[in-house]
Amino acid sequence: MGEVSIPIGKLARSVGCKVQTIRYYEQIGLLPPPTRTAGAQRRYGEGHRQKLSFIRHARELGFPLPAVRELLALSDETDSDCAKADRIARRQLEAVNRRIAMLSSLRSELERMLRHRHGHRIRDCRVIATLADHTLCSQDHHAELAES
Amino acid sequence: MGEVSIPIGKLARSVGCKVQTIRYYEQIGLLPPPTRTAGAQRRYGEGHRQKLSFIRHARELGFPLPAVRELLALSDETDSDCAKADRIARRQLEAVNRRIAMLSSLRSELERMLRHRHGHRIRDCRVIATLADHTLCSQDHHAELAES
DNA sequence: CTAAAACCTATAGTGACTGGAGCTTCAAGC
DNA sequence: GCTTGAAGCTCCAGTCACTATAGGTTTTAG
Ligand SMILES: [Zn+2]
Ligand SMILES: [Zn+2]
Ligand SMILES: [Zn+2]
Ligand SMILES: [Zn+2]
Repeated sequence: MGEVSIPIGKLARSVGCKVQTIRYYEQIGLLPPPTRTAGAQRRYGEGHRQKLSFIRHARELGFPLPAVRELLALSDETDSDCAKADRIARRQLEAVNRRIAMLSSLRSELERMLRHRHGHRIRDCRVIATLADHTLCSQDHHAELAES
Repeated sequence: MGEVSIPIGKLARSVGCKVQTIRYYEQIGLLPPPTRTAGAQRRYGEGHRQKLSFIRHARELGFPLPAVRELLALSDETDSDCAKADRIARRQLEAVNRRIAMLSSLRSELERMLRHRHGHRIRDCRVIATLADHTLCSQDHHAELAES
């Protein structure tokens, strides 16, 4: 257990996030508090680095923090059934699929808006006309912009 | 000019947004302030309804509020060249394309994580293993989740 | 020993709304 | 004209996941 005593800046660089992000994760109870020096500076061990890396990876895959929290807890119960982890991942996959579907219909609408001759005036502009009257839209993009 | 005097709730229902959203748009100077009754309740005209509908439509297409503000201003200058409107729309299309690309790579990573037999334990779970070690990722999804 | 770099806490800000408390006004039925 | 319930009002806090700043302290390399 030669705990390696990593200062926060080095830890941040090693996982590719901001120093404040690490302090924020500690504040919301996602990352356990590290030891402190006599002058109250944080010193992390290898376990912290792994947990933080796990968190950042899950965030990069778009999992919201509550899901990350669950996955992190599960990752410690190595004997449990993984059905729960799989369910969380599947839910995230569905959310990603919904967002892709949404964005695809937005894309085709934007492309349709832009498919017109240029150099004309606003009164004939299809971009402005479409925004002013959504019956000019072909697809039904009209739904909530569900965030991942 | 028989201004129709629509109360805020009816206006909200007619464009499919919340009452608070309308007040918020007024507060940030996006929607002009309406007339008020003697008791200080808002009463809108048809012009307001059109502007608000334009704003909501642009938002549904994912334009951020600063872009909506520009587009709204342009929509009043019917004689101007529409190059600027087109540029804003094209920028938005590019943002949408970036997001779709990002989400597609997230999707395939999530699908890869989930493609394993079920009924096993956490210690063998590919979902958890992948999160713990991103070298198990095939694609390079590791980038910022650029918001639209 | 000095000076710069890194660290600390606390607070506020981001975008685009959303929700609530506590009050007032409006409109319909009687 | 009166009652009553729906709808409106202002102001403020909360959402999510950070990010930035101010103003101070600690560490570390030279
Ligand atoms: Zn145009
Ligand atoms: Zn539309
Ligand atoms: Zn599994
Ligand atoms: Zn990965």
